[in-house]
Amino acid sequence: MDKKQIANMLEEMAFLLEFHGENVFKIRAFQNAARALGNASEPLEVLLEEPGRLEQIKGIGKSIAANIREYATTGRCNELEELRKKAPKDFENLIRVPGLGPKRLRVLVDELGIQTLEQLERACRTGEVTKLPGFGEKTVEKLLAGIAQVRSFSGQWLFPQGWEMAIKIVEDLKSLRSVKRIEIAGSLRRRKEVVRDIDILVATTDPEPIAARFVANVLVQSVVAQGDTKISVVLTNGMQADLRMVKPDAFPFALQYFTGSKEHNTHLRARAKKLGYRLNEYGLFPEDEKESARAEGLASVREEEDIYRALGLQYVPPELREDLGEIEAAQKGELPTLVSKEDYRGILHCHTNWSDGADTIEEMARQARRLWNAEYIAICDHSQSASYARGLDPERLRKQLQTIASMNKLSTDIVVLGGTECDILPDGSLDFPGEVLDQLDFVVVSIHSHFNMSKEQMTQRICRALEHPCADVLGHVSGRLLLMREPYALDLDKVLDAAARCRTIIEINGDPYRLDLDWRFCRAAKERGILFAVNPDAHSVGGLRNIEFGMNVARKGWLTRSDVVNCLSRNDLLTLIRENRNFRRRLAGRGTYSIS
DNA sequence: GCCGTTTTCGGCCCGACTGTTTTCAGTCG
Repeated sequence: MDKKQIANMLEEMAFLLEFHGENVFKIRAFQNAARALGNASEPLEVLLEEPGRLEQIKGIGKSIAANIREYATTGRCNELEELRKKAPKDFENLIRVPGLGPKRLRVLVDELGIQTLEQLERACRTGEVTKLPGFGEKTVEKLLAGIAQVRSFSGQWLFPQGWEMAIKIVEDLKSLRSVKRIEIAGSLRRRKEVVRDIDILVATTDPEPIAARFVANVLVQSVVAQGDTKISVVLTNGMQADLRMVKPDAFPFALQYFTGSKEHNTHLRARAKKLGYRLNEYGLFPEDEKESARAEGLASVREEEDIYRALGLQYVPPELREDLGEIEAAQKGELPTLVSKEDYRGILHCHTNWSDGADTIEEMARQARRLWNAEYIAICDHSQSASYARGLDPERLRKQLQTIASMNKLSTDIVVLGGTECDILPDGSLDFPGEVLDQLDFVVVSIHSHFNMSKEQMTQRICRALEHPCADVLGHVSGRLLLMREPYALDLDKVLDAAARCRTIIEINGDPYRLDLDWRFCRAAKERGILFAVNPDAHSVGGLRNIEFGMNVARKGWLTRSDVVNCLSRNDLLTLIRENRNFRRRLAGRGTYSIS
């Protein structure tokens, strides 16, 4: 049980309370508590251990704390169970339909007896729904699209959800003596942002105790299939996990094979065939078995690297194995040296308790130094229009800058940069006047409202914002929330062209729900000469972990150290920002933009 | 249900959009 699960439970209670017509402020209390818990920096165990520690969190009182304790210790919550009893059967899926809130769901349940997604879909198609007051043609259209979306997202998990589970299983198996080697394979190893299952590969000559330990894991809910070399289970969170056991000799081949992608492997096997080999999960075999010289060469395969070498290729890091040109590049020796954690020097784009973050500037800075050995951290709280996030007006921003300045005088450990995540307003202007932005070290501009503009309007809006001299970085470009919300309509090519023209840095937002810019578009941006900022968008010290997820995207996007501005020293970064601003001022001087 | 306090009740963020209305409710961020 972790904080996220408990926060989800509280959110569900809020929704159910609203569904049952409870007091709006009680509902809000549960929503606030969910957010407060999610933002709390201490791990759940600490919060539960000390008596009264939970209640110290602002937004969590006696009653909700009791609910949390009950749920965390027993996995159930009486009050929640009571609320669920009176809710439709397929409640969990129904509430995920965009555009369907508690009030409309109430009407659908009362008037049509809707209990499941299927019943809702049928009622939409037969026209029953349009007869209800408040429901029209458009609503039904939206509901049908929403149902399709819920279905397409089910059975998929965000990278960290899969990774956490996989790590726990690996840790559990690692201690067994019969486990010679163990690796997470599949899409997790390729660091895909969304995964469907977990693949774990073990090298062993003694599979039985490993199999027994695997199926006995507390995370395993049921066993789907169990053979000598492969076991499939469903985990408590509904995710499928496959364990494969191979002989130690076959391990590198199996690891390569089960890492995929399928497309990469198909391409690789074709190459092997051309060279007179047959490649599969058990080995690389000469087509002509009698060719002893070749066979001897293969005896030296101990690692995946050796397989690629045997095929005349550079080693292809798992992140690149999507058959998007990596095999051709590896053949020419032109694979990039991917950016790595060790290259990372400074953190840009973090929130604090000045806006919607949970922790103080000091705490964020301290942890940035401790966890990432960062030389600098840019605090970028929300701007004034973001009222839902307690955005700062110019006066509070001025005070925050003063606070930062006095902090920097005291500490030489890490330098805190003053910044903002400034809203891009509907007309493409920025949420602070130019003279305010000018005083900041670092400005991220992002869209947080008015998502439903036409593709042309949205493209124009962003392109205009990029021309502002102080628009250093474009934040979460597409606005998508993985498995939750589609990106807004946007002509990405035009936006990238504008970013290249204006020397705007593009953010790779490391929030696991965003991972935006998508790695699939990184190369197109890089080819235009665009630089990237890999940012955590952390709303608490725990959120600093997002850097890791952002780096996964950068690596999947073929980026090197020189593509990522976080790898610059503080001086070089600030010089770059200054030069880019001057460049845009000269553009503005030519009449394309005037500072408002 | 939570918070704060001139401390045990009164207030709790709010604007925009959408689709449905004929002045507004529901949803979202």
